[in-house]
Amino acid sequence: MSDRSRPALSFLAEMQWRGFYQQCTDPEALGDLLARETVTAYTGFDPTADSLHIGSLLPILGLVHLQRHGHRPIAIAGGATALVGDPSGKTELRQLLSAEQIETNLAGIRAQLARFVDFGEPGLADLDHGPVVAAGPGNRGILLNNADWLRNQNYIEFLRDIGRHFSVNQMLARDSVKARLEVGLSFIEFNYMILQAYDFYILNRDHGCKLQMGGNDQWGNICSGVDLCRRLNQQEVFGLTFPLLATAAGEKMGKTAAGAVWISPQRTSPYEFYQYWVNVDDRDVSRFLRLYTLLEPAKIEALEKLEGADVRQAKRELAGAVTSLVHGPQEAEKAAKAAAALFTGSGDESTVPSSELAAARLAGGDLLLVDVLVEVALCQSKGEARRLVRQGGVKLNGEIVAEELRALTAADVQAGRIRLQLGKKRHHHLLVG
RNA sequence: GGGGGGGUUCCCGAGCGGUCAAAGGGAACAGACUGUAAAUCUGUCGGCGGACGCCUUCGGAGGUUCGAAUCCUCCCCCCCCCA
Repeated sequence: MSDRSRPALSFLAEMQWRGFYQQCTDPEALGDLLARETVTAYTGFDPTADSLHIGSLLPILGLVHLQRHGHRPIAIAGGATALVGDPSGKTELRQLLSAEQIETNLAGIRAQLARFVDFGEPGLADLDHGPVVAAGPGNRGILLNNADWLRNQNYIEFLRDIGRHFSVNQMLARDSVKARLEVGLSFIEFNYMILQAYDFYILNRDHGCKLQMGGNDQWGNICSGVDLCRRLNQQEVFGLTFPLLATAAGEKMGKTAAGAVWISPQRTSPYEFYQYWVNVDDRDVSRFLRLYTLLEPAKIEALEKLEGADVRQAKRELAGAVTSLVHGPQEAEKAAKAAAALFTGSGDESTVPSSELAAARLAGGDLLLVDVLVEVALCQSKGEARRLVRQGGVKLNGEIVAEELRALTAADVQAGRIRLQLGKKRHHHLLVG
């Protein structure tokens, strides 16, 4: 499904059409530049966890689109800046991460980025599907760690060479800082902006990078970088930001009962990932199709015309496309089949989330359903499990469980499995063996 | 360094010696209605036990008291004002 052909719209036009465009330091000049030459652009990712979550999908896809349009993406894994902690968009002091933790995180994130952007480094990750874009020699991506140029900075030199170009007055006026003046902002965080600006300066100097993209909360940091490049390199460079997304319900993207929606299949299974997108609010479908899939505009516009219950069709397309981007077409297919089996009663149940259960444990008649629900992590506590049963929210092989202390027995096994259902949406099978 | 105000259950936020597992709101979960949507209504929402029961929670450590989230002591952290 990946779209490897050169798109019809210009990069900026497509970004606008897809809803990636929030603001730009100079749209006209940037448009001219993009039309004239292969532009190198970068986006930074902070290794605050060992996996990216779908909040990072937008900037990642920003790089993907860039590369699709023949330009050259740079992804920075912020090994140094993560040590400092970006105050932007944060309401309180972020927990400082240890250097070891960051190293671990870096490895995970680099591999994930390579799934999307073609860095021309096949050995980088064990991909079961390649990067979604294929680049030519002119626009292979570059993956860098800003620790390489930040870690060994000499404080005094840095202050004299770089720090003197920053006006505290201006820094205080930045939204990211202003928002924190009430609740507090430590000096280390206050410096983040400078480090990010310095990144841009280095990339501009050493890689000819002329554009930085990021979430709109990065606007202040990006502008600082643009200024620094002008001052130190006498270069006109640009900044482009993406909107900060909330769902139609006003929720931050990617939050579910189970927590964040991660890109790593270990953290969020492809099935759960698919479910997240199928369950999206009607009002979000159109936006999400444009933002999170590489589907052709014509295709998307057709899906947007669907109304009422037919919107589900668009949601399935959305879920399939995003899951395929992140986990590959096979996993997307499996997730779709499992969903079809569970929700429309047709198809293949073999891909429903499941766990093993030893047959011997059913023999005694003292294996309580509520204990099993906790064991397979469908419930957090027995109290919660019992509550669910009491409320009629638990089904065993399709039947509502009436007894709070229902025991599982061999008689519950049907075709080698016991089917559990919590509420309307959560399904789990026990494979008895 | 001085003065003032704070740290409460996932979040916000009441409580200020017993009736507090702790008001209220939000989030979340279940049920009804639906389209695996939204809105609405109902219920639930620390843990364990069938249950009127027990256990663990109100920044941390001690103490006073029959009894503390509530009082005292010390410590840690945050905010504001002054220097």
